Amino acid sequence: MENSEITILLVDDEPDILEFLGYNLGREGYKVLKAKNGQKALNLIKQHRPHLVILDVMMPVMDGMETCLEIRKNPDIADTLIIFLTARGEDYSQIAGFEAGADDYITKPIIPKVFVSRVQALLRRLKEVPKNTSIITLKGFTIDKSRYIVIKDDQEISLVRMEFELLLFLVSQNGKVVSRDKIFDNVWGEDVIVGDRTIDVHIRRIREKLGISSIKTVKGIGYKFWEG
Amino acid sequence: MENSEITILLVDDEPDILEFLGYNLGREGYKVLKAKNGQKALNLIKQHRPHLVILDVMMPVMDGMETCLEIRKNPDIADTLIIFLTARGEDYSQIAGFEAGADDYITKPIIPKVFVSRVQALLRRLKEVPKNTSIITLKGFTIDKSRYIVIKDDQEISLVRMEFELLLFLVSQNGKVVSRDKIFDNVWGEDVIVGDRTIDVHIRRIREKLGISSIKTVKGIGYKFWEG
DNA sequence: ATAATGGTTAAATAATCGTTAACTTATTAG
DNA sequence: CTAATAAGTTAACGATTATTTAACCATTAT
Repeated sequence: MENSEITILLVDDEPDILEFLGYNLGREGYKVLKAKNGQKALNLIKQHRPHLVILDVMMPVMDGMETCLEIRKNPDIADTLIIFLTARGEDYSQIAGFEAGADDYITKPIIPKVFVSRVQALLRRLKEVPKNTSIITLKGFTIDKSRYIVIKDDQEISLVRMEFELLLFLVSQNGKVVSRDKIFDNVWGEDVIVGDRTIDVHIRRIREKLGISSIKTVKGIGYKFWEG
Repeated sequence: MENSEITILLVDDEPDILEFLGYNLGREGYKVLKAKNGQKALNLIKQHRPHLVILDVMMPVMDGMETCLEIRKNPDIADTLIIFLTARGEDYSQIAGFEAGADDYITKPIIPKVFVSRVQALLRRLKEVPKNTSIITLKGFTIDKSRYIVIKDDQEISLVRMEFELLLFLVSQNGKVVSRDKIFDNVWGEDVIVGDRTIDVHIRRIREKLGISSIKTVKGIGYKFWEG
């Protein structure tokens, strides 16, 4: 996930702090929302579903602790990440904060770089791309085995089963020339017999979709997947 | 997940600290492992796969920072949670710590209750039952698990149970192609036997409600949830 | 009880994919 | 240069696979 896809809501009654934190997070590319009390924060959260809420503990109307509890109480938004802001040295209030369901606790005075680091540490796991075991990245394109697509210039190209399997086999030989016989044995199986033009037709269709240079012919020998 | 199922590895060269932290975490029910330097820690991590590692920054043989980098470098254990321990006031070493991939940073002197609170805050999300996100937001629409409803262009579309479950399964595979067999096993269950056209009919009804492009057919392979 | 709803089935229809055949174009050997 | 061989192209066929439709029970609701 990109930073620009991540929304952070800042909640503090002091406009200066809002401005200061917003500036620092904005510089990292995050989308930033602001609210000046817990009540307004809750409305914004329900509406915009931010990924992270940074709450000042001390606020009029509805303080940070109370806001945090409200967030955790509502199943729709309960999994929102929450960071508390508080004055230094109030160790006991930290405990209360975590018990209310905070994910982190940052003490004032705030040092921009430290602040941003903590935010990033908390968001890091959000950004992780779900593990994809089946993606092959080549020079010109990416093959996604599990989705049956090839991505070229940010374009999704879908191949049909036979094309995909043939391509996959050629790619798996990383650049080596493979004879038609080997291709037949590996893609079709030793016992299946098909005409000799069958491969050509599939190769042609792959070339049509991925570009003429994707597969190179070595006349009299076989084919190879293009490399550099 | 229960506390007793969660393993925490403590790494510090001072036996007293190890003892002190271990006692406090043990009281909460966590399983605790101990190592007196980064090198030994790495071996233990590979062997026991703890959920959280608490690393003292200052250590002989292999310091915390280096250990952290090693953990993040190894894909098998890279997702282990990491907390750094350091002396108070070194704000800038915090930044280095987070950049090395830490998830939290605790400064000495350590106050037991605060320490435990931070650990719990970090582990809280680990304990959550995975399937409790009742709302899934996709590109084109939103799925509300709790109400069996899909929202598309501000329109509430209601699917019946089977349609909903099939959709949910497809969505949960995020874009991967799933064979009919897998769909049967996961949506209907291994022992239930229904005709082969049953899936098609449900797919058809989902497409009718959510648009033809919501589910894509990969002929001969299976279906996949569309992702633009 | 009757009606409505949901899940499944069967059968008809449609689309697609893999293959083939016939033909054209390259490449190589004699 | 010509013949022979190998690969490329095209369009069409047919088998397979998917879609659609409507009807049928079994549940659940009225």
